[in-house]
Amino acid sequence: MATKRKVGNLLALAVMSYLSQRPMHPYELSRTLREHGDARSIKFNHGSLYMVVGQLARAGYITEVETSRAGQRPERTVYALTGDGRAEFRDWLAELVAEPAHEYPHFVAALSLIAALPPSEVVPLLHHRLAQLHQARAEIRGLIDTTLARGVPELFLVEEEYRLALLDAETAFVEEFIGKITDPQTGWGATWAQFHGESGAPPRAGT
Amino acid sequence: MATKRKVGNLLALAVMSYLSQRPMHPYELSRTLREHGDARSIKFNHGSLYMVVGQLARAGYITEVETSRAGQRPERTVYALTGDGRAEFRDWLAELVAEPAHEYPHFVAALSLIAALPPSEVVPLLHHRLAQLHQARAEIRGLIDTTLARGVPELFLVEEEYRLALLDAETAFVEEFIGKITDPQTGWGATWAQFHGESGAPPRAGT
DNA sequence: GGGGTCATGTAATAGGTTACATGATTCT
DNA sequence: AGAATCATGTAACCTATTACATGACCCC
Repeated sequence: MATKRKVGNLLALAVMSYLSQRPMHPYELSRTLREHGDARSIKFNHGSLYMVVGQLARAGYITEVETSRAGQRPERTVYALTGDGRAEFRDWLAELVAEPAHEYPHFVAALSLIAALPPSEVVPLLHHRLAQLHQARAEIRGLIDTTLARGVPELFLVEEEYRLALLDAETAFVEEFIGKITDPQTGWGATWAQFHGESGAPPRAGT
Repeated sequence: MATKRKVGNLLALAVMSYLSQRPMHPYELSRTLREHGDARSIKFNHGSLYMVVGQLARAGYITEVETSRAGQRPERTVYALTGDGRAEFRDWLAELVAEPAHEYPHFVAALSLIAALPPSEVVPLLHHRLAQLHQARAEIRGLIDTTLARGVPELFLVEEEYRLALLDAETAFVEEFIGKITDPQTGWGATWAQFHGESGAPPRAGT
């Protein structure tokens, strides 16, 4: 299991990745991560970065190499990746590539409880979702295109292409789901509605 | 934004869902959640349940209705959903259905950093992932089939069918990705390998 | 030259997980 | 009877997010 890593936050992986190229100080990491757009793929916030850097240092994966100062700004501690850190980085990344993790997307949770809403409410909500999915798709598509146009190799955009693939699959699923609810042949909508006391049946007084 | 909910943990949604059917005490919730298999869709652990119940009570979404005792076992506090709780439950669930959330799956993070590994290493890892994906698919398929055979309506398995759809999409994506790396026409493998100081020879599976 | 915003970090708070505790029931 | 497991909950410990602090640069 992945729970045995000394530092579990994926932000640490990005930090190690950048430090594997050259030593940096935390704020530089922060800026680089934001500018490079990594925040789209790895949850990032200012405070967590310092926390993660501290954890990595305690774990021996990175070390201070100097504390320089430029002008009169507060001094910045520069960190570098250690040998252990490099090994951990490679191993962890390899694991993430090779082993699918069991995760808990919000929509899965919603689906697991969706029977608690009446189908007459659910169908419009699903249509709303479809619209949002299309919009998200267009945004990602645009991001990919403009980035490619700037000469960035496609390899550095695979994660966005993966998102596209998932979005498309979800879109198809939602459309099919709507179909199953509304198609009078399948009967889903009918029994589901009755369960909620809808569709001509008298309002329910409790199960 | 979803951050404004007084209680943010999705486990709270499941708790409210069960309490909307009848009052229960925490341990009963715990058992019911585990038995019903909700733990597959919503991250669950014993400690968090009590925390969430406390949060819901402080927020006014649930209230103690009695503290019964059976035999000499420690007394159990029974909670019921309030009107506010019912409203919050419906509203939250509706939002989760209608609004796609930006999430951070591990594989997205891995893909965003994958260029840090040489392609000769990545290809076998991806093949390993493919095998795992197939296995996961078979397990879910089996779970669905046996549950359906027990007479549970398909509606209560939509979340697993959604998972299947995502798994299939991911499988297709990974296969295509492997193709792009190994196909000597596209050149991905070559330039990527050179970047790592490897020979430009396209890597084949099983190196 | 005073009001924003950038650069840089620490501290306070809330959230979540693991470990611990303890009486009851059941098994052998 | 002693061991194991269930039932039930609390406490200790980490993690993560928000809020706060402060000197430097930049604009008008």
